[in-house]
This record gives sequence, C-alpha cells and structure tokens, in this order.
Amino acid sequence: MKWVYISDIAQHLDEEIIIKGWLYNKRSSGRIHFLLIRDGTGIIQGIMEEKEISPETFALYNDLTQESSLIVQGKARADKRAPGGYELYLTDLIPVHIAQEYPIALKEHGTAFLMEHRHLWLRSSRQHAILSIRSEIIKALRDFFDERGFILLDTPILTPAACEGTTTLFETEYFDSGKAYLSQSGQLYAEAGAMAFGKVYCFGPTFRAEKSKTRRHLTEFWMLEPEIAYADLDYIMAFSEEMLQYLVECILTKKGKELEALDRDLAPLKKINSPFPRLSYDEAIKYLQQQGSKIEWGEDFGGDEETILSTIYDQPIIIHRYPRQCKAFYMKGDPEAEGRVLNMDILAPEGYGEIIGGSQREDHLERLLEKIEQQNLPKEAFEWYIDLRRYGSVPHAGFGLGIERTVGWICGLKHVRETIPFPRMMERIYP
RNA sequence: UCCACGGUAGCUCAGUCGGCAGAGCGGGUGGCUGUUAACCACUUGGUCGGGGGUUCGAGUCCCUCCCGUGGAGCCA
Repeated sequence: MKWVYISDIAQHLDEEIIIKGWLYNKRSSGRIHFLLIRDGTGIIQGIMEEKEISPETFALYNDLTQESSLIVQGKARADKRAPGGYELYLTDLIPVHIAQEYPIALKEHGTAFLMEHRHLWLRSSRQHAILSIRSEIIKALRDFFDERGFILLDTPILTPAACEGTTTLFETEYFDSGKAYLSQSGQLYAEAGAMAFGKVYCFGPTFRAEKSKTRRHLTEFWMLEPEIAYADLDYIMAFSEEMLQYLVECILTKKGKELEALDRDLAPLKKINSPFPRLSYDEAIKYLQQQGSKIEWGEDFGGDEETILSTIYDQPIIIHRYPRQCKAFYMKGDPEAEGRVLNMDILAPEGYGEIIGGSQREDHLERLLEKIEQQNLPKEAFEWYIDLRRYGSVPHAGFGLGIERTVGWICGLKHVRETIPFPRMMERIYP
C-alpha cells in the first residue's frame, strides 16, 4: 500500500492509499464519522461510514482524542463539502498513539498560554503557514545570493569582543582565556571573507542581551549579512532594492495559499516596485519635524518615527547618511557631508519599520584606528580586523537583513514572536 | 529599567454595593447517516497568583512580593 502525503493527494485520486498523521479534529453524526487528519503537509477529511468498515474499527472513533497519531487507509476523492477540498473514504485505521487530553483546544487562547505550549502550538495551521513562509523566505534569499556567485561564509557565534560597543552582550566563560560573548553580528568576519572571496554572505543567529520588550525585538534572532568588496553605498542600496523585489515576487508566487490563510492583504505586496524612494537623514528629520515630531537632529529614530516614515510611501523607504554619533565605529564618513556616515536603513512599508541596516565600511587604516580609540574599544581584540586595512584595503560595503522582521512584514503579523519556531525574549526562554 | 493593565475551573472570561463560586469551551456519559471551531441532553471540574492586613464576613478594599501582557528606551 502506498504512503502518500496530503499535499500530493491530487495525484492519487481513486487509488487505495495510506496517510500517516495526527487527528486535528473529529465530528460525528452517529453512523458517519468525520476525522480531520493532518500530516504536516496539509489537512484532509477522513470519512468513516459504519457500513463500509469493520465494527471494531468504526468504534475506534470514540477512543481517538485530539492530536492522537494514526495511520489510515482509504480512497481519496475531491469533494466541495470537505475542508481542503479532498476526502479520504476510510477502509482501515490504525491508532499509533492515543494522545492525552490536549492542552490547546480549537478555541481562542491567550498569547502567554500559547507561548508556554509553543512546542504544540507549532501544529496549528496558522503557525504552519507562517513558518513555511519563513522557510521559503530563507530559501529565496539564499538562492538570490547563490545565483549571483556569493560564497556562504559561516561566521563564529562565540566571539572575543563586541562588534558594536553600544549594545549589551551575552557573556560566557571560555576555558582559561576569560570571557567570550555570543555574536551580535557576523559582519566583521564577513568583511574578512569579502577580502578573500570578493562577495560573501553570512546567515546565522545573533544575540542581543538588551532588555527590550517590544513587538519587533527578540534576544535571539537570525540575520542575513552580505558583504561586497569594491562596493560603495550606492551599490548596496541598488543591490538591496533588487533583493527585496526578488524576495517579494518569489513569496507571492510560491506562498499565495499560506498568505491567504493568514488573511494577508496581498495588494501592498504586489505594489512593491524598485527603485524605492530614498530620503537622506537630514530630509527625514525635516519631514518628521513638519509632522510635529519632537525629534532633534543627531538622534536615532524611535519606533514612532519609524512608523511615520514607513507609512509615507507604499514602498520600502531607504534612509541614508545618518549622523556619525548614532552609528557604529566601522562606518565610513561621508566625504561630502561633515558628520555624516555612508550608511542606509531600509524601512518596510505599512508601518513595519527597519528590516535592513547597512553601510560602506571605513577602509582607511588611520581613520579606523581613530574611531576605535574614540569609542574606547579594546584595540587588541580588533587587531585582525585592522589587518584588513593593512593588507590590500579596498572600499567595501554590506548590510544586515533581520529575518524575523522580514517574515513579520511579509506575513502581515503584529509581533515578531510568531516568526521563529522558538522565540527567545526577555521574559521567556521556555520551551 | 520605567509606565500602564492583568492573574477566578484544563482554556477563554463574567462575577454588580463587601454577603451561597458562575458561563462557554474542553473532559466524561448518552443521542444523531454529510459534519464544517457540528449539534442536542446530562455530567465532571476551584489553593479566586503567594503572603500579610482591615472587617461579623474579602474573589471584591489596603499593603507587599511573584508572574504575565502591552508600550517606552535600545536595536535588525
């Protein structure tokens, strides 16, 4: 007997097949039972008629609890009455495990309760849709870089020092060498990679020990960071536009059903069309002040400012050339504007805010040393990084894309915590 | 860390002026040959977050601690 996944059911109509899965829900009107069976690829309604099956098997219905695992045999047919469009007329059913009383009923639950049962919550159709879109987003992005000849460069997670002195780091003991820190960015190592391979990207988890409690923060999140030798700020702005355009088109093509299941309004995504509007930091400040914001020149944008800026246009918006004082030491100064750096942030539309932050890097040895000194960073820990400016330094640039925020935007979610299987937040490390 | 709100049955919540602890869902039993978060009947289910106080009497008022949710700051 052939084992078939529910997603492939259309190719096996009227064949006797086997499906292995779990009981999502059941209903009965006495002589006919309805079993909603899921197998991770979809849901199908199983029909159990008293006259078509042995009395012992028919009676098993009473023992089957929500999320019990089972193997069923039957013939599939298309039927408009069935959720999912297909039904399986059961000829046999073997319970694999009768589940204990399942904590998550098919009713409303609070976020705290669901997060406490995240390992089970993943089985629900909504989480299934979000995480399969996440998987496709990562695949699309990796395809984008691989097709353009980038090398995937895995950067270390345990590091000897901070990449950006400002943020708080998770600390751990490292044998007899003292402290090690969990990486908050792979960028510095990616720069070494770019000098070796020309164009590279890293993709991995990053860690921020900030006590952030907002809808767009996690303590552990995944970041994709390309780094390109001989690229300047204009190059990476155009490049990231191309990347986002590619990504959105790809997800619309391949994940329409899942987006629909999430009630995502597709119109704003279909409108995405590069090049995106660009605003310098100075222009953005001027605009915000006209809108009544109290922000002063030199301050970084807060959540409210980001929301205002990301709703001006129905496109992602690029803000570039921020003041030096609110940005990291490795960013190159703008030769044409005193006090500004050659950086850019991309804010997703519909109020989603920052999903990309990038810059042209300081490639001049003396100026980099000055900045390290000014910011009181431990020079010894950065010697290897400084070496990159001693041996064939070139202009180069790169950016980081936050995966969870990107998934949140594309799925139209209010909070990033559902965009990763097991979110790590200030108040949550279980499960 | 700060501000606001919340914690009552397994879950989601109601509980009036301080006066017998409630509903829906889930669980259990029975019924129903096309159900769509099925439905109908019956039934089960409580350390009212912990501690202290006021009171004849506290889920309800006061103090305190714990936990959670939303937001701020910081950032992707």
